[in-house]
Amino acid sequence: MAAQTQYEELARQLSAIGAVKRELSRALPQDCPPASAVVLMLLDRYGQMRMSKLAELMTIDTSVTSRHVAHVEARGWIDRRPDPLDGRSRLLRLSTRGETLLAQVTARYTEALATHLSDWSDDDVGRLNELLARLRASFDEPRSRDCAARPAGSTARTPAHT
Amino acid sequence: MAAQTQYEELARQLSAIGAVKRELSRALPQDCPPASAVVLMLLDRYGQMRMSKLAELMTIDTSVTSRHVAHVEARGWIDRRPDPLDGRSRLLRLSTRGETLLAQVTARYTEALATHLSDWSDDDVGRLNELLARLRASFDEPRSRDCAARPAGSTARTPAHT
DNA sequence: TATTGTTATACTCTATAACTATA
DNA sequence: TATAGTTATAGAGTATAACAATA
Repeated sequence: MAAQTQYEELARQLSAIGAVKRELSRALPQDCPPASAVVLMLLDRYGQMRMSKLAELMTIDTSVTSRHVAHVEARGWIDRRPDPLDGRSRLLRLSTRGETLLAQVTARYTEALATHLSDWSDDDVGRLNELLARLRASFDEPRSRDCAARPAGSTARTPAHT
Repeated sequence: MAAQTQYEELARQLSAIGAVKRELSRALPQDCPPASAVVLMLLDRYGQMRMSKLAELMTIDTSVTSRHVAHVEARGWIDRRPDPLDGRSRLLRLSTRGETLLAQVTARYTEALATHLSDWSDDDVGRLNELLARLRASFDEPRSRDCAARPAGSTARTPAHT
């Protein structure tokens, strides 16, 4: 349990981190907004998957995911195949062009980070990564009252109407 | 200098931290979007200031800042006094109602953090704060080529047309 | 002529709700 | 009836450019 002051400071740091993300996103190609880059990165890391799985990994609604996927598909960066197990669903998969773009995106991204973080030690970057991962995990767990209603692992999506 | 893999991981963590910010922002009152809360927090922490200074602290364009300030002023959370030193400018100052709201916002924010981070040690929260502050600082410094054109301390704003 | 701030316009990201198609 | 995904609509945040008022 940390002190109140530290929580306030963390809230401030989190709200200010957007500037770093904006700066980083300038390294992206013109036609590839940050969300598209994330889609490609996740399909590369976890392999082919369905919309609902992608939405869960991005922690956004399926409606939003649907638009991001449409964007990258329209540019030929991913393929959509029918899911043999479920006719309502299709499997998303990185295309060859998508792999090429992702390699370029990754290169620019890491170059930008290397430029700005040249005086960071390997250990410090690693520590930051660990703490950020843990922070995300702490917010994924259903600790608070409203989260308790949604069991862990369920998909973030618009609830069916009553 | 850190490894390429770590940079990729950091890029991933940063893109995913938005979910934490969204979850936190649900603790805010209905009429107070995150940006408004930041305005109040900064005026409380640094005292009265001008638009340009606020834009610099938020690392956003003055045009955006102008809209955030208009929002909080319309709700009586800040005052705008003429700047005795410059007729073009006005000084922004937290109002009594703004102080009251900020106290409420801070309480809810820290409560939400305390709920989710109950198993975090004081030291770990402190470490995360330090690393995030350092990350921001690393991106504020004019290291890369395009940043070099804008001297440190200059205001982020739309350049005068040519 | 330069600077401070405002407004108009456009783009990205997100959520809620209503809808289609399939299970 | 329930689930997978799409689309319509709305709201928050941001940037660029054009502008008004003052220095």
